[in-house]
Amino acid sequence: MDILFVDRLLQIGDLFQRDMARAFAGTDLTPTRVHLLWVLQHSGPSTQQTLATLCEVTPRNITGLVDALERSGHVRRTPHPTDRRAVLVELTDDAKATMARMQEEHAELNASLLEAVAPEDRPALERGLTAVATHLERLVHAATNDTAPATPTTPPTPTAPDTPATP
Amino acid sequence: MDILFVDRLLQIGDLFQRDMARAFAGTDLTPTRVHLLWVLQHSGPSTQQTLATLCEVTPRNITGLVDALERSGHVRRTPHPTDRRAVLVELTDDAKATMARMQEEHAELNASLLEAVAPEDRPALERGLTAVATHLERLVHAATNDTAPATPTTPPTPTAPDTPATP
DNA sequence: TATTGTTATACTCTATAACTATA
DNA sequence: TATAGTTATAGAGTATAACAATA
Repeated sequence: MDILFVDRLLQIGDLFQRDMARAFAGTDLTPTRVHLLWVLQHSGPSTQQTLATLCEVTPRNITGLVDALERSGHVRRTPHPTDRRAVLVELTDDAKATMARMQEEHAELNASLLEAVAPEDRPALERGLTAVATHLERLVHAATNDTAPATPTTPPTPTAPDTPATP
Repeated sequence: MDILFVDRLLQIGDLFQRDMARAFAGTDLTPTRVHLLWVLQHSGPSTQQTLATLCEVTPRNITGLVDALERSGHVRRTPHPTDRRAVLVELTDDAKATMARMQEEHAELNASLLEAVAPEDRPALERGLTAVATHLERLVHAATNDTAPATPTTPPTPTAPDTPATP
């Protein structure tokens, strides 16, 4: 084998990010904003506090994202029926259609990726990835919560090193 | 199976990012800066133009990153021996040591992840991931270069949808 | 004239802290 | 008093465009 196992995983993560960035280029959408739309699609109309929790960002950040998505016509702020401090953020009909399409394409991507793998390798692949995810989750959790000695580290996208310099 | 194959891959990518963010929290380092250090470690002293190409960002961006890394003592700007317009950016001794340690830990992480997978599943896992990476690379390339009809899309971290809202 | 790096400007994502309006 | 959302401020990453010094 030529490439480290962990580097292959990092490479795949990187390719996903490129694919996303490319898909939204030229629109008002960004990966972060689409993430919020995605959350909204699954949670239904929600307060900004709820969205902040689900997206794991600060409420202040949600304000900005919702501002942008409201300007671009993807979401709407409506008054909360019982709490006059709060607002409900909800998808517009256009955005609902967009997200439904996106979810379909997501399923298609899933199918096309699976097809790229030899059928007899698929079970082991799924088992292996599950094991890796579990292991990683334990690592991150251990380091984050348990005030552990912070075992470093994963270098960001260490892909393609051996390119020569130009000095 | 409960979770989509593609979602498992996205989840793993997300966990890697969390691990990184956590590892550098509280230092002057960030994932982007470490990426630049990583590139420097493999390319050796390089001009900022070269770094811009290798990191796939604009030269202007490299100026800012090198400024920050120079302030924190990780890199040094030295005059280019033959071209007085250019500078060579190189790692300080401290940073060299840091990066060597990071590379070791990277190898250790690779080993610990492999150990988490049943030995009989490893060959299929590696074959499967290679196939997935190849497929993804073709998708991204096709869409990026060949002015293709831009097949969308991968939603960003669609993990954990079924959390109820708070309206 | 073309290239290297920088200044100038701007936008997105992110965070903390202080403030307003409501519970 | 506590909560929901906002304003104010700040820093990181990113980009384009204009400009300097040098090839």
